[in-house]
Amino acid sequence: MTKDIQEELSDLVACCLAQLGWLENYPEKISLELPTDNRFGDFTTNISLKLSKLLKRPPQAIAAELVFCLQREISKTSLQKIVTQVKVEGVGFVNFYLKENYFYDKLKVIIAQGKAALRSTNGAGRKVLIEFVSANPTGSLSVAHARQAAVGDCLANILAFIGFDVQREYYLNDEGNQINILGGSVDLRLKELQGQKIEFPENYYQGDYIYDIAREADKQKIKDTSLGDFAADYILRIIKQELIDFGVNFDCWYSQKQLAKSGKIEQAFSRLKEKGFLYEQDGALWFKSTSFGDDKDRVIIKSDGSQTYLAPDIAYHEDKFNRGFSWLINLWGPDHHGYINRIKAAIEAFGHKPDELSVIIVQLATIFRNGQPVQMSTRRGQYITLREVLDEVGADAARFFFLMRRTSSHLDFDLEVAKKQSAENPVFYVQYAYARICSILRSSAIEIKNDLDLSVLKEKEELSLIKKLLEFDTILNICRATCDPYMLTVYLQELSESFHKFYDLHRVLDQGEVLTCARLALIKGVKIVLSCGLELLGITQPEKM
RNA sequence: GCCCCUGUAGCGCAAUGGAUAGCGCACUAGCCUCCGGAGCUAGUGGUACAGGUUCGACUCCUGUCAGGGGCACCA
Repeated sequence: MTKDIQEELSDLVACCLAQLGWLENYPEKISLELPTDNRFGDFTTNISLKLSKLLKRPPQAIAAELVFCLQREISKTSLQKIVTQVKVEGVGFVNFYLKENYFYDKLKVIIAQGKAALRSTNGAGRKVLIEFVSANPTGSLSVAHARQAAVGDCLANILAFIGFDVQREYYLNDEGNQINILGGSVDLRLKELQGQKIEFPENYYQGDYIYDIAREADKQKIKDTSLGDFAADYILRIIKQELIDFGVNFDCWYSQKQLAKSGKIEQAFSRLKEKGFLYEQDGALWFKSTSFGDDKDRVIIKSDGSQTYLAPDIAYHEDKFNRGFSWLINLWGPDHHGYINRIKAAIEAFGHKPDELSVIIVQLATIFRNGQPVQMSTRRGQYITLREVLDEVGADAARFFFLMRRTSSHLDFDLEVAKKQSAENPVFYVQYAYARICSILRSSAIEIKNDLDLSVLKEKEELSLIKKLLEFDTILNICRATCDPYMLTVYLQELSESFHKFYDLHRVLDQGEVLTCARLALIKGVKIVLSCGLELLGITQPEKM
C-alpha cells in the first residue's frame, strides 16, 4: 500500500548517493523503513550510519549532505506535494515527513476499494507448494498437528494474498511399517472382540479407537492383510473432517503408495546414481549427503532390501519441483530438525538451490488448564487431540492461540484463557474491536459520501490509527520473509488497541456531518483491515458478540 | 555425548540490528445521564551471567548457568 512512495523515495536516495559518488560504497539494497515511533517521521533510513565507516566520516555529516541533495531532488519532482520535510535526526538517521493529505488519500483508497486496496502482487505469481500436517493416518490429529495446520494454512493465506500461486499439500504416509502395525493392532483387537486371548505389543496402537475400527472391519468382513489399508482409510476420513472443522482445506493429498507405484523413486535413484551420489556399503545403499554439508551419509535402502523413509521423500521432493513449483515450504515437527540437511542435500543433488526449500520447524504446544500442564501419555494413546481443543474453545480461539507465538518457539496454550472474554484473551480483544465498529456503523444514519473531507481528522489518535492501517502490507511482507504468520496476530492486537484508544477519546456519532462522516470513514477503514487480517488468520469476523 | 527451541517487570508475553524496550494479568488511583466498560487513562516494576562483533545488541557470535524438546539401517 505504501509501497509506491516508499519505492520512489528509496530510488531517490539511490540517485542522490550516485550523485555524491557514494553508491558504489553501498552494496546493500537501499530501502526505507518504517520508524519505530511517529516522532521520527513517516519513513527513515539508516544509510548514513552504514556509510560512516566506509567513508571514514561522521554519520551526521554524511546525512546532512544527503539531506541537502534529497531536498533539491524532491523539489524537482511531484514528491514535493507529499513530502514536507527531510531531516537528520538522532545519531544520523535521515527521516522523511509526509503531508497528512497523503494519508487521507490512502485511507480513501481503502474505503473505495476495500480489501482489493490491501492486496499486493509481490509474489508475482510464483508457484509455491506448502506441505504441512502430513500426519500418518494412524490416529486423530494431536495438538502438535493442530499448530502446524494453523500455521501452514495461515501462511498459505498470506502468500496467496500477496500474489503467490499457492498450493496446500498433505503428504499421506499410506503404506509401510506404521500402516502394517496399524493393521496388526486392528487384527488383534478383532480377535480380542471375538473372545480370543491376545498379547498386545507395546509398540502397537493402544487407543480405544482401534476397537471401533475393529468392529467396523468385522461388520464389513475385512480381515488379515487388508486391515491396514482399511484402518488407514477409516482414520483418514476422521482426519479430513477434523481439518475441515478447523477450517483447513488441502488442495492435494499426495499418496506415498501412489508415489511408490509410479516408479518415480527408482527414477530418482538412477538419476542420483548417474550423478555419483549413491554407493553401496555393508549391504545397504547410501546417499552421499555429506557432499552437501550433512554430517553423515544416509541409508536409503537397508541391508534387508527395504527402503528407509528418506527414499520416497527424496523422490517426493524432486517431484514437487517437477510439478512446476519453484519454492517449497515444509512445516515439520521438532523431531524432524535433523532431517533438514538430508532433504536439502537431496534437492541440491538434483541441481536445485538450497533456498528453494524452506523448512519451518513448528515447535510443540503444551496444553495448560488453569496454569497447570495437562498430562498426556502417547504410550497409552492418550494425547490431547485437535478435536478436544476444538470442542472446548472453538476454532477461532484455537487458531489464534496456535499462531500467537513465533512458530519456532514453544507455545503454552491455556484452555481457560482461550475461553475468557477479556483483554487477557487476544482473540476476543480483536474481535471486540471489530464488533464495536460494526455496532457504530449500524447506529449511524449518515452515509459516507464520495466527496469525503478527511482533513478534519487532526487528532493524534486519528492520524496514528490511519498510519497503523497502512502498516498492513509491511507486516504481510515480514510474514513472508520470516515464513511465519505470527506477526500478523501481533499487528491485529496493536491495531485493535489503537482503535480502542481512539474510541475512548473521540466520539464518532453526532459530531456534525463533516466530522462524523470523516470518523465513520476512519473506522470503516479499520473494519476493512481487521476483517482482512482475521480472514487471513482463518478467524471469523463477528458483527455482534 | 550431539542437535534444536527458550531465558525480558511477581506471572504470561512483544519489540523486520536502530532512536526513550512495549502490552496484558496482578496491585494502586481514576473514567459509563455519552456510539458496546468484553473498553480506556495514570502509577509501580525488567533484557539470566561473562566476553565478543557493530557507529549502535533484547536481537548476531562464543562460553557459562537454567528450563523444554529431539537423536535410529523408525516413520
